[in-house]
Amino acid sequence: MKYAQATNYALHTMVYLASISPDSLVGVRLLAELQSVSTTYLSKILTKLAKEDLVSSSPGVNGGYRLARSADSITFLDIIEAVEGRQAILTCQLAGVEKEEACVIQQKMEVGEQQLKSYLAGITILEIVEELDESVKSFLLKHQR
Amino acid sequence: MKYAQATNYALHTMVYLASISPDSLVGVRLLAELQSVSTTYLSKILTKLAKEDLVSSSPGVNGGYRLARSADSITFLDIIEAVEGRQAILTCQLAGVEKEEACVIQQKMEVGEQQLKSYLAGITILEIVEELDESVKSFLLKHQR
DNA sequence: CTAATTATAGACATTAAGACTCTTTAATTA
DNA sequence: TAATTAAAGAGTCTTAATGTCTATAATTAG
Ligand code: SF4
Ligand code: SF4
Repeated sequence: MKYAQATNYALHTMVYLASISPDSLVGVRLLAELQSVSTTYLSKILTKLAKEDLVSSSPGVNGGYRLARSADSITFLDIIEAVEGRQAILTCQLAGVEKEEACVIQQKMEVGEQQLKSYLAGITILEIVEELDESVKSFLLKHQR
Repeated sequence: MKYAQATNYALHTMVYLASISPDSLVGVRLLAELQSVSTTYLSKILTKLAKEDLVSSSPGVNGGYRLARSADSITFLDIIEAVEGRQAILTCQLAGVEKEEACVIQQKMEVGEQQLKSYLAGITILEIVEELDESVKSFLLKHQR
């Protein structure tokens, strides 16, 4: 079980946005350079984040992206679901064929999935940035190749 | 985040093996028919399970598969890892480039992953079969198309 | 011993998804 | 008006998942 690379980019981008400049706009070019990924590809990921109201965008000169909400209201789960979509961890093969009453297999997996979601929903970007704060400069520099 | 279809087959197959006949051998043909999957494909999955010592196999007439260990010693995690492999949920892009000290992003994700693993390691096949026991017959019939 | 049965293995084909590029369009501002 | 930047779409490339086919090896029934 592995998240997509795009999710990785998204998480890092959000942390960058929150730590570099919580308010002012940051262009996709800088964000892409920091992660050694192409601007066009990262752009698509950011568009997904924008549609879920996690970032807001402005075109034009000096345009770019910034967090759409306060950093303490954006969680890992928000970001992951925005990129990965909201598919169940295990899809019952009988879905739709007949109501699955209370199949134990499904039940158990759903509980596990829900636990993970709850955990991820408890991690805010603010929390990440704060714990990162002392070494945020070296952190950012570290990723410049 | 979604497990492979093969994982789904594997979980169901193990439940079948444990509920139909804990001891006697069951051929792959029956197991495949129950799940409407080809015998050759399910065979590959079963080979993976065999390599992780979750099932034992016997060729020849009246051969087939059975659980390699007692049902209470086989967990969902065992089965899932046997099929999916053991890859981290999120791979740091700097892996190997330099030691990542204690990056918060990675830390948090690892904790979540570990929680899920612990949960899955707590679910035994025996537990599933027992909770399924009352309606095991209708359960099995339900999946015959 | 022989033949039927069954798992194992490998090569192969097909499909789906992920990762990424290129180009055009639209919006904004200097 | 021109430069800048995001948004959108089409298209490419790669990889992984899914599945098939065929041959081989092991086992047992007869
Ligand atoms: S056993 Fe449960 S999860 Fe599996 S096909 Fe039946 S209802 Fe669905
Ligand atoms: S921020 Fe953490 S997870 Fe991301 S690349 Fe750096 S060390 Fe790895």
